[in-house]
Amino acid sequence: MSISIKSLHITMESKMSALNEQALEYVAKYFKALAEPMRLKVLNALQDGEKNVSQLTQLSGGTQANISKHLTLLAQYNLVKRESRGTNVYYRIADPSVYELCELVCGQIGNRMTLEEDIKKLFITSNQTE
Amino acid sequence: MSISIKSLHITMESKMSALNEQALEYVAKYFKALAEPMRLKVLNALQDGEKNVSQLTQLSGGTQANISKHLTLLAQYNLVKRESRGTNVYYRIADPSVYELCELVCGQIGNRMTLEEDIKKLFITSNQTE
DNA sequence: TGACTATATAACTATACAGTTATATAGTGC
DNA sequence: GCACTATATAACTGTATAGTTATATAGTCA
Repeated sequence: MSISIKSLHITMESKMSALNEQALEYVAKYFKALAEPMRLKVLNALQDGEKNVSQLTQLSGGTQANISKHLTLLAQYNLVKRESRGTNVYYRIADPSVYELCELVCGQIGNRMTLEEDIKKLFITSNQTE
Repeated sequence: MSISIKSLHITMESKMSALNEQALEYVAKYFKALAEPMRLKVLNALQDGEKNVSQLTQLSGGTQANISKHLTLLAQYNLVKRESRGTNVYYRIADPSVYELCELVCGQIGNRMTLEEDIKKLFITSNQTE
């Protein structure tokens, strides 16, 4: 978990070429699981530890049915882990690499925003907005 | 570019919480751009350097119109850079972090596949398949 | 100029899926 | 058993978009 990005990149190139048609579809579906604002919001809400469906529903501002559907999908892709205790069901981030993924994306977007100053505001830190 | 994944993760957590509604949508769209098998195939084909639309059309097995559409989209998200020379238009990977993204995803899927042996075959290296 | 090639785009179809509403399932405590 | 709460799911609607076909645009060369 402490290998450098540079070596990761090299590892990547060899792995990437090894991906066949079916694997590409699999990878694409995985990205698709992360390609929904509401799901990102849910993952975001899970950063500081597990939460049950009710909590996530409230935090995300979605409906219970909708959040439940998203959680089911996230669990299918092993992005979150599910654990029922009593009548509640608790979800937690399954793998910290989810955050690494988001970091890379946010980093890229951050760089791009230096060229588009008006969108840069999107990344005002929570401290500044409070 | 040589900071460790561990520190990236920490950086990530602070950044992630700073993302507001609009930024989440932006990140989601970015993931969506990567969530198509054909686009991944095109990016894959660009790994060993720039190629024009005809070459990419042939390599990907898609139609010219379809590949052109995908390339336009990839360029919009700054995943590829466009450069026309004569009647040809050459595309190249805009940013190596695209590969880092894929590495993280492929790594995750790789781990998951140790649990699902039947899907593991998907990752047979190209040497083995030839 | 016109013929030829490469790329982009417009218009269309079919499919996938996010979100909604209503209902089912399952656990708890009486 | 019943009432209550939490979560999941079924059925539906609307929207977004991948892929197709046909056409437009633009560069090259005679």
